[in-house]
Amino acid sequence: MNTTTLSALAEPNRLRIIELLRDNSYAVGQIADRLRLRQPQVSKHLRVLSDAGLVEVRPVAQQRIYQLQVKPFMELDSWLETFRRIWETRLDTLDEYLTELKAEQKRDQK
Amino acid sequence: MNTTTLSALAEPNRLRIIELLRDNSYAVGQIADRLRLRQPQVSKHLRVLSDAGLVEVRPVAQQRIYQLQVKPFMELDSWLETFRRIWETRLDTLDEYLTELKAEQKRDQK
DNA sequence: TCGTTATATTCCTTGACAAGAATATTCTTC
DNA sequence: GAAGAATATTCTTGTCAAGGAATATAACGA
Repeated sequence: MNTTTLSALAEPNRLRIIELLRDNSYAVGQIADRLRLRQPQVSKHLRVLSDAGLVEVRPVAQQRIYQLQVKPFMELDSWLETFRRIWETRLDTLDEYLTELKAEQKRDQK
Repeated sequence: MNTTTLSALAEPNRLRIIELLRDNSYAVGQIADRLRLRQPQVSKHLRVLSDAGLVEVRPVAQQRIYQLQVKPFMELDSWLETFRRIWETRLDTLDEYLTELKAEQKRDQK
């Protein structure tokens, strides 16, 4: 796993941007509006995310539409795969936690 | 998703520690030896990882055995789950990449 | 109790990074 | 081409975090 992806995601506002872009593609101004951030900071965060390969840009007139790039997330998923065998061997103590987590996850998706 | 987990993982040496502990539990000195780090830095990194809930300690004589805590990784996995539907809709362009990644992953596990 | 082993903590310095403010760049439309 | 809209960049400042060195703490054995 590379730390570039992780450190890009480790900043709260960037994580919010990522979670916003998970649902849709947005222009810079739209992101700033929805997350109540100033435009320059959004641009700067998008720059970091773009350098990390987490998003891609598509120019439309004066706007720049930012879209999520799935590649790094797939890589993160593959990396996590290597941990799965661990929690499969410890499921005895964590079974109820897992189900609780899934329920929580369902709630978040709404 | 919480940034505590992510920022704890975002530091290169901490990530190495995590990947070491993925295979086994180790004492502080063992970690320092295997990763060629100085003991105080290892202790400090383990402190961060411990505060983030990524590892747990078990004292054995003067040694402290550090073990991975699976909970945060399960949470990270659940969070990633919410991105899976995205790359399922974009699999057309990324299919061959996925298979290449899996092969890569298998190589890493050796 | 004392020396030894294992680990944790403190202090210091340095580098990175995030926000704010101001400005620059780019594209559109008239 | 000038004005306006949308976005990016630069500069500054403050904060935080990592490593090095030294030291403190804790547990063991003789």
